[in-house]
Amino acid sequence: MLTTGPRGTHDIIPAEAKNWRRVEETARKICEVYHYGEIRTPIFEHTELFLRGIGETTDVVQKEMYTFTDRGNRSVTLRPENTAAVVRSYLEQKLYAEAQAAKLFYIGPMFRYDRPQAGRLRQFHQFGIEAIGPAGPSVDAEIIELAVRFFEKLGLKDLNLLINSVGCPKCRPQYRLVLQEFLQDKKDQLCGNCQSRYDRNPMRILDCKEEKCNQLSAGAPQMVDCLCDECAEHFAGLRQFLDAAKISYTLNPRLVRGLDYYTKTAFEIQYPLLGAQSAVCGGGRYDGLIEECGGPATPGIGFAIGLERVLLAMEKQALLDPAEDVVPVWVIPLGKEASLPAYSLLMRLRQLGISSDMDHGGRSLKSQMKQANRTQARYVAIIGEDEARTHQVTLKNMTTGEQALISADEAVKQLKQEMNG
RNA sequence: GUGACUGUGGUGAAGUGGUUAACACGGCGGAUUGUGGUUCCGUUAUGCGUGGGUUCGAUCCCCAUCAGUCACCCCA
Repeated sequence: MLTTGPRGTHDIIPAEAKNWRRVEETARKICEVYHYGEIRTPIFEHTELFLRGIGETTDVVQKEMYTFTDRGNRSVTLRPENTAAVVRSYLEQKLYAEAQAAKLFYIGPMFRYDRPQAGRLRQFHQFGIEAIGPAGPSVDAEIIELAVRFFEKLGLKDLNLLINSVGCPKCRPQYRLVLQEFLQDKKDQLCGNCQSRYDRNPMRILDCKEEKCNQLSAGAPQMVDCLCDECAEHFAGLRQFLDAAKISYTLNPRLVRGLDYYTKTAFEIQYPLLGAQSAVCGGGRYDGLIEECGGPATPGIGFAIGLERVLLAMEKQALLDPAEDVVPVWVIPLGKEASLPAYSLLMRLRQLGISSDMDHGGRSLKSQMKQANRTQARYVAIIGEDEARTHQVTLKNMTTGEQALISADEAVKQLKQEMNG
C-alpha cells in the first residue's frame, strides 16, 4: 500500500510539529541549565553493541530489534534505545579525556518491533540524558530532578516518581539466591511467565501483574533490605538529596528495569492516565556498562523519556497548542499584470523577515480575502491592474477595515514598522 | 508475539442485501462589476480500508489481509 506508512509509525504534520518543537525546546533549555551537552549518534549501530550493552536475554534484544544485514554482510540494528550507543560514542570519541564527567543529552527516534498500541510505536522518540563518570548519589538526584522539572515546565501534573535500588554485582546475586529460596516451594503455582523468570531473572517476578504471583511473592525479602553497604549508603544518599530538593517519590521495592545494565538506582515516572503504557520516563544507574563495552570501569547514570507519551499526557491535560495557520500579511494579485509586481512586493517583505504569502492560483479577490481572514492576516496588500501600472498597492488593515492607495515603497515601509512593532 | 473489538468523504458521523450512500462541520463557487469575518444558495465519497468469496445483486453476509484501539506482554 502506497498510502499507508509502515505499521507503528506516525507522521508529524505541521499542526502537530509546533507542540513537538515546544517539548524539544523545553528539553534543550533545561539541559543547558543543568549543563548537559547534546550528542547525536547514528540511528543504527552494530548489532553486537546492543547484545552486549542491553543484555542478550532481555525482551528488547530477543524480540524487539530491527536487525538486518547490510550489503557488506554486517549485522546492524536500528537503535532500540540510546544508552549503549552513547557509551560507545563516549569511548570512541574519548570524551573521558576532556572532563571528569561527560554530561550528555539526546533527542531522536528509536525503533522497537512491538505490537503497536496507543503510546507504543515502532518508531518513537526519546529525550534522554546520560552522566558518565560521576559516582556519587547527588548526580542520581540531579538526573531525577531534571526529569521532574522537565515535566513541571511542560505543565504536566499527577505524575508519580518511583524509585528503587537494584543493587550491584556484589549484592544482587546474593539477593537473587535469597529470593529464589523464598519462592522455591511456590514456584509451581506461579504463572508460566514467572516460572521462566525464576531462573532467568527472578526479580521480575516481583513486578508481575498477575494477582496470583503478587500473592505468592508477598512478604518476599526485598532488594532494598539486602543491599551491600556501598549500595545502601548510595541509596540513602540519593534519598537525602531528593528530600532536600523537595521532590516527592514513592519507594517501590518491586520496581525492576528490563535492561540488564542497571545497577543501584532505578527509577520510573508514570502518568497513570495513559493506561497500560504509563511509563513516561525510565532510568537508572549503569555502573557496569562502560566496562562491558570495553572501556575502563566507569560509573554512569541516565534516563529516557518517551516523547509520544509526553505529548499524549499533555493532550489529556489540554496543554497542547491548538493547530493554527497564521500569516500576518497577504499580498493579493488580481489579474495577470498584477502577479509580477505582487511577487516582487512579497519578496521584499520576506527579505525583511515579514511572514507573508500570496495565492498562486489566480483566484478571485473575495476568495483571497477569505483566505487572508482565515489565517488571521493583519494586513492585506491588493494589487490590481491599476496598482500594477502605477507601482502602487491598496494596503488594507484587516482589523480596522481601513485601506489606502499608496506606493509600493510606502507599503513596504509601513508594513516593516507595523510588523516589527 | 497472544486475545478481543473496530475500519463509511478532510473531520464527526447516519445507513441499507437491490436505481441517485443521510446530516453536521470544513473546503470550493456564488448572492451585479475589485474587498474578509455574519447570513443565504449551490457544490463537495463513480465510493463505504484492501483483496477474494457467497448471491441474480453487497458498503451492509463470509474469508483473508492491512491498519487502528484495548488488554496481555514489554517499556519510553
